[in-house]
Amino acid sequence: MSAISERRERERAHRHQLIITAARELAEAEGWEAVTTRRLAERVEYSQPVLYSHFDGKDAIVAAVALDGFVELAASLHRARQAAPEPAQALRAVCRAYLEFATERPALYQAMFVLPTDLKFASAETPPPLRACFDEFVACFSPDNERRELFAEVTWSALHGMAVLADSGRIPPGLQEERLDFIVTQIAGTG
Amino acid sequence: MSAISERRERERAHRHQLIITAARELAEAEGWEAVTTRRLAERVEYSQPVLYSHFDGKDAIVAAVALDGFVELAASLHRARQAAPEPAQALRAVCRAYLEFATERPALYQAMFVLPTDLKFASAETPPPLRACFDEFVACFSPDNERRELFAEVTWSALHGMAVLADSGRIPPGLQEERLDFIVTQIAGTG
DNA sequence: ACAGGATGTCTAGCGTTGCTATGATGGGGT
DNA sequence: ACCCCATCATAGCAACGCTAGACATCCTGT
Repeated sequence: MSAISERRERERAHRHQLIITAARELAEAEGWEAVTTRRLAERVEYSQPVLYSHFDGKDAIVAAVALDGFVELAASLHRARQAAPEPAQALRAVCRAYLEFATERPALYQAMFVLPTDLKFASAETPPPLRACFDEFVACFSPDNERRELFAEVTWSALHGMAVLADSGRIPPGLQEERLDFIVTQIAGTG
Repeated sequence: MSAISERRERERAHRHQLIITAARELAEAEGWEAVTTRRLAERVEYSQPVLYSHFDGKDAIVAAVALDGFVELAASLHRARQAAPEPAQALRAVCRAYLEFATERPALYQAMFVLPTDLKFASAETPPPLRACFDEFVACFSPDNERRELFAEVTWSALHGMAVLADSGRIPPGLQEERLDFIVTQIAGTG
């Protein structure tokens, strides 16, 4: 009863992750509008209903992909911040890593920040990876700065605006580096 | 041949606008996911195919709504900028008007800036109302500032990020005024 | 004034979407 | 060895965007 059901649970968990990565790969290859439950089921070589035995619906699958994305983004931001030689350059490094993440994985970024989601932000039940991302921005400002959370929010907002407007072609995508430079110097100016 | 066809053309133009406003009202009342061609057709009291005799498809209807939105936003920003007593306060006034627009007409704002669109931004065939909005931001900076377009892009990006993250609950929506204050003073600092 | 043609509108339907009820199948427990 | 339950696929539902073809309506030319 135990060894067998344990194996089954392992297989189930493995298939769970398989669905997530398949959704992600499909989205990154052809965009989220190409991610249908049928194509996804075909890709994992199961029928549609198994998707619904793992997730409450398509939105939940997208949310799971997004959560994976937050783990990666948090790691990337952390790495960037630690690699910065001085605190003054930490903010710039983190911002650059953020924009890089957004431009190199546009579909993943969309799942995290654009598509409608049930993920709770900025609340008690915020998933840890999500808060970790935010905290990387906060950590770029001095601990005795009372408004560092506000600073982080605005920095994040500005980067998000740049990323999404550039991705959808609403601002020319070529000058992101200049914009980044501007926003960092302006915000760090009295940070 | 002329008077009659003129009347028809008037009726057609009137119906054209009727579709646009109906789509907008429906979106603002129940969100864009509730705007289906069937419901829209029922609302304007015509059958579905008439929608396709006026627009190339649903996306084109959304784009038309967005274009109307840009006209209104441009007017609102212009009003705000003119009402500002000093140039130093013009930027703040325009930014505030922008955020007000985004929070009070979230569905319209989505059509303009979030939903996938064919509208050309920042190019030769950019529709005038669209460019007018951008120019209101540019006009907040000194004419002999070579980088005023960059300033405008970053300002716009930051506001857009704040607006969309607050609307989707990804940052607490209550502190927009503080964020606005921060971003304006930081950017205007060396504007 | 009347037939003919063009214009405009609706009914009906196609293919696809997210999602689910039902039935078969095969391995595990006693 | 047999039953039984969990697991999975087939098939189908309602709703979606969109379109072909039938129908009606009104203008035009003789």
